[in-house]
Amino acid sequence: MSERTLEEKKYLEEYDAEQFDRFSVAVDLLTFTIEDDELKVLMVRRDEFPFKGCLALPGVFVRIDETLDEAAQRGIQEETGLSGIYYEQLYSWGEVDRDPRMRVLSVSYMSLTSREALAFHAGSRTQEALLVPVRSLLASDETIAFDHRRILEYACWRLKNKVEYTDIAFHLVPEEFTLPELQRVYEILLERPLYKANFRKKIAGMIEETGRYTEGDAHRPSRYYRRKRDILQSF
Amino acid sequence: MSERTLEEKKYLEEYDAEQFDRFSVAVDLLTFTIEDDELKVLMVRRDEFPFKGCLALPGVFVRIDETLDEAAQRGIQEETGLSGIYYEQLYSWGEVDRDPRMRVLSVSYMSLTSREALAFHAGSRTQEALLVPVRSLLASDETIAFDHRRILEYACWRLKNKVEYTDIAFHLVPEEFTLPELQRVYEILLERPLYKANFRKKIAGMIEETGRYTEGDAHRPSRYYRRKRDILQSF
DNA sequence: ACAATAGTGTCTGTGAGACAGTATCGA
DNA sequence: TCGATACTGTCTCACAGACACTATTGT
Repeated sequence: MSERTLEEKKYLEEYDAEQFDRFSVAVDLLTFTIEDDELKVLMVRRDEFPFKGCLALPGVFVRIDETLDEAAQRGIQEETGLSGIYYEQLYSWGEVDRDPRMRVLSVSYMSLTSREALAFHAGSRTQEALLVPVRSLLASDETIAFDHRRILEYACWRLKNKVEYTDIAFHLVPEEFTLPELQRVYEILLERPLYKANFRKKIAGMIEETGRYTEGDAHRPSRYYRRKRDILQSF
Repeated sequence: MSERTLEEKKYLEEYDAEQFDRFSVAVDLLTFTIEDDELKVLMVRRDEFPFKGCLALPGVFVRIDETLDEAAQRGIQEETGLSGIYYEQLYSWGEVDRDPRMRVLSVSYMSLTSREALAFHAGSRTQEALLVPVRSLLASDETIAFDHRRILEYACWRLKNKVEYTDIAFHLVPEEFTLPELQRVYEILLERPLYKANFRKKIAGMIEETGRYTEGDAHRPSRYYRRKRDILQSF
């Protein structure tokens, strides 16, 4: 908006900004990666009431002068030391009693990174962060803080779906990767084995060769590829 | 949570609920329907600053004691007189200056209904609501209130995508419908013509015959179908 | 009979699924 | 040479696309 008229200024002065209920707003972060042939998510173990001792998703409270995306980026930076990694907003959770301390609205964000990038930046703050195997956690009946079990289930479901029709899985491997490596990521996310030949045909249009090969393995070396950038994203 | 320990009660009493910034939270509603072979959305024309005279999406402020979904249902009820229609959360919008009066977080919800159901309940409140042709509105450069143009664009994109791989379009026709009618809805949403035979093969598994037929038209009558309920939803 | 719309049969091409084959490394 | 893994060729089958055909009403 450009200039404001006197009428508008008067309106703003008289405007009762307190007439509506107000909420604390948190951004909860689901940072996924692949480690040891498993899908893992970054979590923390709470050392305070409520849910003391339970696993929880890391999160930050949104400040009044930052956007939701900025809060998410800040949280990712604080937890992983990384900036510029892939992230997207997932869903907002607004149950009344989801936090026993006060009414907190949670906007969940999912971010993806390769384990290599995560390891490189593992610094002071990440010592309290844990990489938790998601499937076995969800299969167990371990208590998870707040409504974070449900959020985790939703995020896994979304991730699995998006893998089918987007190139989102590329964010879980390094810049340069081999096709057996990428295929393994797909298989872990989709929870089913894939045929080599079919997999390669499917993603042939999304990658380009680097010219480099794996070295030192006691078998045929594997080509390194990178993601082709000039393709328009479908979703 | 069941019983609370003394330690927990003490913690809650001492908890400074004011330590985090607080937001007004609104639910903005995108109620789509099909009328005159066009996709239309329910909007209102603002009679106050800001964006006086502009089209805006209807919305309600979330109350401190209701969930986001409840607020959405309440808003839908207020605007359309309808309850129990299909709705889903879309996305949360958190730009700092999206409302010049104060910091408002907007959680957008999409709801779908047939024009017939909407017409039946058009009462006192709906007189101020307008059914706006979405495509031509978005094609025009008319100023739309707040960030509602962007929200509308996002909702249209999501709707178009979901039509491809879900049965969401069924919510835009009455309980009982003919296949030419349903096909027209698909064509409007997808913005391209479809082949009769292929369309019918595609949705054959999702519908069941009612035994009734259209009457009175100067051509071959059309079968009425209804949605088959026993199919597991894909998304 | 004719106009108009509803509904069906079928050929084709594309792409996923399945599997068998070839290629290239270290030991 | 052999074990192991990388990579490729090709058959099949399901399904979407395209189009031509038949069916049934009111006038």
